[in-house]
Amino acid sequence: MATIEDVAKLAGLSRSTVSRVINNHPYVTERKKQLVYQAMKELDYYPNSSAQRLRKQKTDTIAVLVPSLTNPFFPFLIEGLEIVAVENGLQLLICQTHQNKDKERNYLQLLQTKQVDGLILTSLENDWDSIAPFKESGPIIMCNEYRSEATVPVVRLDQVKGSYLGAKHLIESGHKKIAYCGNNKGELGADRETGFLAALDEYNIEMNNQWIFRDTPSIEAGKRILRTILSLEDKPTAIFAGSDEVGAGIIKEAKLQGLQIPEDIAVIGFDDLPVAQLMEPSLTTVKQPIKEMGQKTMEIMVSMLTNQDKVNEDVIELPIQLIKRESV
Amino acid sequence: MATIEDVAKLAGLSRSTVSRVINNHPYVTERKKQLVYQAMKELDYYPNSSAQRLRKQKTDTIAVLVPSLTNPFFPFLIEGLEIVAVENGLQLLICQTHQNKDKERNYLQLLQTKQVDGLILTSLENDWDSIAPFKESGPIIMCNEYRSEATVPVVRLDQVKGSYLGAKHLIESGHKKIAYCGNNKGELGADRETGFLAALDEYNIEMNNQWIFRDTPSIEAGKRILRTILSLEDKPTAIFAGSDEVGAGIIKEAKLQGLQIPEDIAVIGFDDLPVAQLMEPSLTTVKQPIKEMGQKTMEIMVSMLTNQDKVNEDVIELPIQLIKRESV
DNA sequence: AGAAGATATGAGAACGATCTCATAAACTTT
DNA sequence: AAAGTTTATGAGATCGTTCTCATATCTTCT
Repeated sequence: MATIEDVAKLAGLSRSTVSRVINNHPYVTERKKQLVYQAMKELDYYPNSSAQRLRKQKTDTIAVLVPSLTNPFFPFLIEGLEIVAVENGLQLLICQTHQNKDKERNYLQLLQTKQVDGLILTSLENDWDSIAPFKESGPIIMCNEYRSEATVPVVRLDQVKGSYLGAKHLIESGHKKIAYCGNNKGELGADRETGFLAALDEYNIEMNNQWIFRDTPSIEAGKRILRTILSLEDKPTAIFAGSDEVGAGIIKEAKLQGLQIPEDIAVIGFDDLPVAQLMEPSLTTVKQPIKEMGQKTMEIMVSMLTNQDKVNEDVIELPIQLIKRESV
Repeated sequence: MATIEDVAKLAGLSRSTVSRVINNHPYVTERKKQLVYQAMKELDYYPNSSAQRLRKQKTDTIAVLVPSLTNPFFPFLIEGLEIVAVENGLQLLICQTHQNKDKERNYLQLLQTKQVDGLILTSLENDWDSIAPFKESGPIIMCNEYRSEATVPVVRLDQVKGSYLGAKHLIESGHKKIAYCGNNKGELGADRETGFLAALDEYNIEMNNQWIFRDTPSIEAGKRILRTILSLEDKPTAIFAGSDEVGAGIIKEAKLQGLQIPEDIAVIGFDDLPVAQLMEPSLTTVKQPIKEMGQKTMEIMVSMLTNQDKVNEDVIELPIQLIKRESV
């Protein structure tokens, strides 16, 4: 492998001048510039990125921690993050935590080992207390999931409002016995539950504890939940699914069990993923502007990376809205 | 940020000894080892990864080029790759080419700039001729997509057989007028077409050129294709969809247009993604062992990284099989 | 013409680790 | 007790860049 030294020698110049050409610095005559380009081409030279990173003390890479890529929510979020990242010459290092505390902590170390310049958390397995110290090593942003104790910028949606909207829609469609599927850990999950219960409360509807499910969201979980519901003595007439994937699983299994949707049981999803409109009946859902959330997040990351002074602790909240389809 | 020098000073030892402790080298007394650990802890020291990479001349990172993460096929493939990568202390750098030649070429440069030790191609936009030179800079493997000219290890499925199986199933279900959706670029696409046509040939069935579609696979493409088919004078009675996503789009749109599946039109997918079993009717499909393909690929990468001598140019072919559901 | 400023280049010190080599002490072996 | 091995440590070179500083030339201004 050719080094900058080799290029310098072949061009009959110093390393400094070659470096200037590589980095587009001023004060290099056109003639020498050409000499350098020629030598680089002849030697098939490419700057060693580790050396550059070491010297420049930055990597132009941002770590993005996601629970899993097989949950389509996250690829869409990454889509948004990447658009703005690319615009700003940043690379993404996508890390799957698979809901594992240790993996999450290991990935946070990327910041300490200077392998990335900043880090974006889209979920959170560990306590905030154990995350906070990592802020010392570089900018951290929370996106999607959030914590009220978190002393970092947060880009999120109003989950209370989102689930409130969903629940309200179910109620206004005549349902009084509504099951709830959510996630037990995380403030996002807690807020959704709050919003859901707020809607019930507003309409003086009682909740039955047997109708609360807190599995990790997946198609399989949806199927399981539907089966459990069918086995109950007192069955709900509607289900608030925590995600479109759960909703899809519920619908599929319900039809398998011979139920009509929404007549026998109504279902409302969350996210508005492609699968929502593919289902039969198509899934009414609470739409999250996923891509926009990603873009906004990366914009903030970029500004943190440039104006280090302005320590931003804002909470950015993006709009959330109900998409009516056929399942309610 | 503390450096190894700081640790050495605090522990009253040399950099060499500290380095030995970090890298678990022999010949360090337990007592000094403890001194080092203590100093590292006190200074909150973490080795700078750029410095390590520069000195060690390796990154323990593998680039994985995928067209897009929003096509669920690739997250599943990554799942497989990651399992074996983690087992071997390797990190993945996931790169979305978005079907863009320039992006693909840029990502290949990761190899030349020594940002990664190896690279896995799961799709291919550029000609092989323009890819070949990159082999000089590190091991490259093709996985999923392939090229007969490619002089690198290839892990793939027998696509000819896969589409043959699919077409045969349609034919044996009584269909004689079968539309084909595929991808024009890439050998994978070409082989699928070959297998498809071979089945027709075997049963002496003629193909109508109007029934061939070569859009990039997506739900939207599926919908479009179905609409086009409906507008044809001579309509096929079955569709071989290039992927489950296309198949899903076709089914959805067909039902929207009031068609019965499989009575009015039969559909067969490819991949066996979760969406296949969610559809109503569930999608008969050609199952690809995606995760296994990922695992096998990374195993080969690991062996290339260790035994550099043994330049492996094998083609590994994994089994492919038909999953019968309701859409045919 | 001389001072001041802009332009152009190179030498050599960093960046933060690892690794080779030299050396010394502590054991074995004869 | 001398010679040979094994164990333990440090000095200093090295990986491949960029960046500061020194210096030299070339313009421009008074």
